[in-house]
Amino acid sequence: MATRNTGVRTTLDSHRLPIPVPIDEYECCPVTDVLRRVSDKWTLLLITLLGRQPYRFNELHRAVEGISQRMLTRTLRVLESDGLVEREVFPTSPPSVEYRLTPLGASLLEPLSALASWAVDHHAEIAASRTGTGCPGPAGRSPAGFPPSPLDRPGRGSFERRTDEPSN
Amino acid sequence: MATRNTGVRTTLDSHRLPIPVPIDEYECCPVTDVLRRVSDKWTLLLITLLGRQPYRFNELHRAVEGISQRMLTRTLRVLESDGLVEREVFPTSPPSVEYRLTPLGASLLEPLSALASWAVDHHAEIAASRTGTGCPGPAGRSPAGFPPSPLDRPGRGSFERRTDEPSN
DNA sequence: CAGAATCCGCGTGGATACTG
DNA sequence: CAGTATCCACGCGGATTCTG
Repeated sequence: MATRNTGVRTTLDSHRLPIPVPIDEYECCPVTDVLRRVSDKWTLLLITLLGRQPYRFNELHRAVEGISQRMLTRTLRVLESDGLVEREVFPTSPPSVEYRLTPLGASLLEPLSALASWAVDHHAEIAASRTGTGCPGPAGRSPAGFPPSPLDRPGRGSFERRTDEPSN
Repeated sequence: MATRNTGVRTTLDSHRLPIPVPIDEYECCPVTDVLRRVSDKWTLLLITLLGRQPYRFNELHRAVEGISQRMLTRTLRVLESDGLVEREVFPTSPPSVEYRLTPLGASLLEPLSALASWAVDHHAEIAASRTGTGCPGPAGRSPAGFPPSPLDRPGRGSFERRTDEPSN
């Protein structure tokens, strides 16, 4: 896999970095910026959900289970101000607000998917290396493995290939 | 590159998510986990640097400019315990320690590159949408655009295609 | 229904000093 | 050189209350 990187290495690998890396540019780095925006607690999940269909506010609130209104509002507002999510208000009574991904936001799903695929393919190796600090859960760990990711639930035979999971 | 998403959409898009998303599984989600690990302040940069060559501790410390020893140590330790970075100690005097990416860590560069490409391609749109909260810099913003990312500095004509940047 | 406002705990990360 | 240890500021995110 690391050998067919035809045009991929150009990004993070084969170009020349200015050494020492200027801290100002690093802070302003689009990659850093995008990464930090996407990686706060709920953004990835909301983008994923909105990538499937539009949602109304409380629909999202119910769909996520664990998010507070505050965080839901905040995350959506940030996504909206970044142009990743579109907010449409229907002046009904009671009011109804619908959120959907913009084309820009939808386009983000692809590189995110690449990362998601990597995570699914390799989290077993990471968990194996990281002794004892996986995700034990509140009432003991799953004996056959870890619960599959809610963001990537294979089962339709798309690209899943578990390296462990002893075929229970 | 972004068009050959043959099996890519399956990950975050076309599979079915359990609604409501169980919070426990989301916390344990490999994708979430990987994303949060990679997105702390220095991890991405360190992975990028180590993707180019092995570094010694103080080499990294000098190469980054702005990182504290504490954070450098911590980040490297986490990367090591996750199996992404390898640490080799040479018992010389004074001691010398070399860090390098493991194959697992190197394989992470690819999906990260996909995200980096997206960021480079679209951060202009994000900045345009986000009025006034881009990255103004200490002494005013660049008139022709933003400083190019230190993590992805096109210029060798690999895949760069700016949508703005009015060719000043 | 769709928020806004307030309070607060906790984790991330910086600064500094010390060590083998 | 390659760390460790301690202290501390700030921001993320949760809980709660109130509103149009």
